[in-house]
Amino acid sequence: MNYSYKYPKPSVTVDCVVFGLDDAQKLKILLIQRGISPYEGKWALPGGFIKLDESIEAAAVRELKEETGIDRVFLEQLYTFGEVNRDPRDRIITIAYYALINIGEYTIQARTDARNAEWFSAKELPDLAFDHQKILGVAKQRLKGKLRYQPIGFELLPTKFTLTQLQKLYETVLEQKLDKRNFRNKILKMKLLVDIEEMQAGVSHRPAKLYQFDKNRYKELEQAGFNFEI
Amino acid sequence: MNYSYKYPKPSVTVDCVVFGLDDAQKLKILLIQRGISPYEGKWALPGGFIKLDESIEAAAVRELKEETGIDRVFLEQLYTFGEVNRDPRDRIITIAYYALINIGEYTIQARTDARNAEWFSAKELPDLAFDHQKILGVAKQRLKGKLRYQPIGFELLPTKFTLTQLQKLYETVLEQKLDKRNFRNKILKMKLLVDIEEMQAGVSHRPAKLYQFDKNRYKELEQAGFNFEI
DNA sequence: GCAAAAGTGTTCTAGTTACACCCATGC
DNA sequence: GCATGGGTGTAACTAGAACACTTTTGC
Repeated sequence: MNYSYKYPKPSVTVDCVVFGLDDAQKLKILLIQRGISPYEGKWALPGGFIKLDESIEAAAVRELKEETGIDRVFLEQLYTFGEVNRDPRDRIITIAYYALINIGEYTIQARTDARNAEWFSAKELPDLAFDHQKILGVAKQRLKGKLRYQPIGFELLPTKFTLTQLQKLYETVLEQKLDKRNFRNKILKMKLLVDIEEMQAGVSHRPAKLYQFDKNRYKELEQAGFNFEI
Repeated sequence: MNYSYKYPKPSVTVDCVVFGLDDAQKLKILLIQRGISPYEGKWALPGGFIKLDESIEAAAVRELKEETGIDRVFLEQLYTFGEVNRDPRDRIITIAYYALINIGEYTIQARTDARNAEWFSAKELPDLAFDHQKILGVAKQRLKGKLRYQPIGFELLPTKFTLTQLQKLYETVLEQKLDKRNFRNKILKMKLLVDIEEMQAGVSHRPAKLYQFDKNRYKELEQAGFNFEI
């Protein structure tokens, strides 16, 4: 069956930049190896065509699930890329999203159009298909810009984390060293972290306290005019 | 002639939220009155379908020109809206842009699909077609958020302006009063305004000095790590 | 001379930065 | 007992906030 229109139309896809942190709090990006043409065998961002009966965000959620097995994560629209020749097949406009996930919670599984799915260090990326390098650049910039003014970093950590883990996350993404005491004073003064009275286990040094981010408290404070800032 | 595809495709449009300032430094938004169905006669954002041989931004520029006569302005992508039923005709995804213009430079002229084009106060808007109310809300929020951290306010003013005009612009968009002396000290300390040694004319009170924004200087400072902030 | 907006510094307060040592645990 | 990261407070500095009167012009 064919679909016929009075005017020519571009195709519309979604692509997802998935960020994660490894054990050493280094920034990682999830890529899939394309199993189909064009760019077969090349690494690319997970994504695919939008269906007519789903919203754009729903398409992003679905593609992420289909190609990597990831579900229920922080997902936000990034930017829409639509240069005329960004895809060799056809005129394709892509709406890019970025996702933040806690790597430990998932085992990544390649599925459908993806031959393979793997985490890459944000510093050592392979050659990417299409204009995905550019999309990734915009995503990194957005993450860096947003991290300081919105409490989104917690999405990259396990629900229970230490202050040092949190600090390293900030240092990694912002690409700058932070002072330990100042960082701790600042973040604790916000009253957004709850001390869950548990200790880190299995480390060969003094164990650290574990904290949780209090999302509800943040929403309350936000409504009262509070501005998160690191 | 018809265009036939193997899979169904959504249509893709661009819409533009055009901001301007009136003589009293109040925020205005440019709307067109639709000359064609659906929502014929209703007010809406200027916009239209993307052609296959133009980038998204080029489409936004073209539509703006076609429907309102506006050309060569600050234009930046806002967000992409793609709820399944946002358009009664068909599945239509729209990529929204926002533009900042100096009202005095243009005489607005309705053309092509627009029956009429008019400036509306941002506070007293008519009922809008489609989900344009929502798009406008996102645009206002973006403008408000961005104004403090990027020197984009100057796009709304004539090239030569007084410090009071600039301050009123900030007060209007940010919806808060600012202290005159603090505002002046802050903005002048940045060294981004050049005193062009001209005076305001035709006012029945002490005339103010005129300034110009130094874009090149801003780019230099930005590269050196300077962050604009009001 | 009066109305209307332009122009101009200082003090106080709050927030940010810089900085070094002892503590608890595993091996 | 030693290596490793955890945890803690204060002083100096800087940036932001509050605040009122004189000046210049047109009518």
